[in-house]
Amino acid sequence: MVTLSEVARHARVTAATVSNVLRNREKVRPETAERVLQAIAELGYRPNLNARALAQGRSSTLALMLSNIANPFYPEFVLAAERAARKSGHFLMVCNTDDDAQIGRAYLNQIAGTFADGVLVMNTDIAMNELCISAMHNGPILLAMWEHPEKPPALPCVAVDFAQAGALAAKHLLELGHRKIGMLIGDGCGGLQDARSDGFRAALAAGGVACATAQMQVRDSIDAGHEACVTLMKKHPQLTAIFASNDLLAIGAIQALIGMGRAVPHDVSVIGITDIALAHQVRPALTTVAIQTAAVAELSISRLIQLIDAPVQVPSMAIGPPPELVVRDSTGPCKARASG
Amino acid sequence: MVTLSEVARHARVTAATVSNVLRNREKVRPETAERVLQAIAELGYRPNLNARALAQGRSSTLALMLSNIANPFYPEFVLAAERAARKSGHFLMVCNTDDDAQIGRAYLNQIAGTFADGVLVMNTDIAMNELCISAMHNGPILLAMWEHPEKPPALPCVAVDFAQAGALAAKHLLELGHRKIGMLIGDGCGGLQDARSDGFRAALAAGGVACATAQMQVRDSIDAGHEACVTLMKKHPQLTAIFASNDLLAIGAIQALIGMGRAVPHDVSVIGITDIALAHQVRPALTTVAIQTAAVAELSISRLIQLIDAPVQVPSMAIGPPPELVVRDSTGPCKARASG
DNA sequence: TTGAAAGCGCTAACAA
DNA sequence: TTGTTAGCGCTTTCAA
Repeated sequence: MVTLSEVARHARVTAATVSNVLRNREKVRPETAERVLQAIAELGYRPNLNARALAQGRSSTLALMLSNIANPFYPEFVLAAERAARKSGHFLMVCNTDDDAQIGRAYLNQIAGTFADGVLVMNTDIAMNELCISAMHNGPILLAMWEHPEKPPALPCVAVDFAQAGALAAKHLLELGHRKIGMLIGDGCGGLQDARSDGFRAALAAGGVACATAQMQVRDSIDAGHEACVTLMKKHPQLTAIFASNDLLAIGAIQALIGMGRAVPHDVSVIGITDIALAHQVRPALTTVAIQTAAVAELSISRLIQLIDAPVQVPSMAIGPPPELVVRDSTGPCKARASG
Repeated sequence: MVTLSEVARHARVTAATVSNVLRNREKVRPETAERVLQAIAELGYRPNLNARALAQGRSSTLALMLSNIANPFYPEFVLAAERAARKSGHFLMVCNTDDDAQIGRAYLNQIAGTFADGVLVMNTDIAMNELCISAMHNGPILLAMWEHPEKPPALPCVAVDFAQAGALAAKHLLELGHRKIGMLIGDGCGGLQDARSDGFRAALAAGGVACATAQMQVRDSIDAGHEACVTLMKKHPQLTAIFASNDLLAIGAIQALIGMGRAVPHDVSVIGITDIALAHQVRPALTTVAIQTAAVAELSISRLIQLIDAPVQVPSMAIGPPPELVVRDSTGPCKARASG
């Protein structure tokens, strides 16, 4: 491995000068800089980032903790987060907790403030939330995709108005004439997605519909959505619409309905939340309430970096862009009502 | 930040002893160790991993380079890779190159051997491959999911017999009686997926079918598969089966066919390669040739670690588990032939 | 504009 | 069993 001092020797200067060429070029005479650069090129020198991190007290690495990257929602976030991190000169370390608090704790203890300059944590459940709070003194931690803008957590966060997302979904179904509505509520990878369902229920109530007829609480996956939907429809065959608190469940629900001989949206409408890429790729294409995932990721990265640079000045909560209804092919007018 | 020497002072020992407690416990007297552990707990000490990395000359970090994590194939690999890395005491840094050789080069130059102990590179195209070869002297680099076991690259790799995967797909279609077969060949994120198509073509030939009727070359995504399939079927409406070199294309193809009024598999059969999670979640569920993604990821991580520990002794190429046909609902007997 | 020197926090000989 | 010492490769004052 070629070290900085070898470069220095080769260029007949001292290590400090090489370092200056690398960092603040203006401090060194052009001819000298030229000599140094040439030495760097000749020797194929590459700075040791660990040494630099140690000397500087910062590693230019950000960590992103999430429960399970196999959930298609996360890769979209990761992609945008990694791009944003890269653009600002940071690396991104992806930490899967596998929904396991032990692993989450281990990561947080190991890397927060020692290996990563800052940590971004997604979709925390209560246990994870407390873990983060107790790990805050280790270094900056920011919660991304916080679902309750009305009640800021004890940590810096980027919030998204998921209640509003639920409300938009409800409004859409109401406008289509639906009155018998079922809910599939995901576990948000540990933390209940209750902002979404609360927002949905409240909007239904405001629209004069007392309450969704039935609800189920399930894990976030297509398969789970499928299964839950079958159960739900068996119990409540009269439902004409289903709201799912995320797109995976909604997609699973659509498949279940079709499998049971119910046409979507002709017999039953289905709406989700998030607008993952898959939503427009399935058939019928999914009507959903879009969360601007990439924008939220960028905002989260940028605020985490601010937090690292100036811990005090940054207000604790930022609100991401508002959710937006995206009407596709999985929702339609309520047949029962039209004819009844 | 609490440092090791503060702990040492607190426990009235020297830094070396604290270090020994942390690493080789047996070298220190139990009572002393007890005192040290207590000091660690009281002060909330956590080792600085950058300092450790510098002193040890290894960071316990692995980097995984891939083109675009939003492609659903990668998260499944990443999940398994991260688990395997974690189990062996390593962190995993995910590096998206966005299909951009510049970014790939930058990552490779920055982290190989300086920040990451080893680098895993997936699905390389030729440019990336050369980049890796030229970066090999920086530190261990291993190619994962190499598609040509018969021609080992100039780098250590874990190969999968994708030609065999293509052959299995061909055999399946032939056995179902198909003779008019179209191909959709993905770009493998830069590198052509030609092992798959070659294997497929060869097996067709061996089965007495001269060649697939038509083929198209497209980017790996559902949308691209959809579009390409529409074009293909317009040109060659007589096709009774479509082979896609990966599942995303196959899923897009199914949707395109259904959209064009062709029933799957009744009118046209579709088969893919990989068996991503989505394959069993779409309707009709996709027949495909499964690559054991998780197993390949584990093997890749384990060999990368071997390479780091004992660069010389590790043979250059390892072969992953053989592909397996998974029959689901997107393929069926050739109607035209049955009636013809 | 350049150099000398101290130090980031930890590890690992080696000595005691 | 514990302490002493010398780094790891880089940055960063401070002097020259």
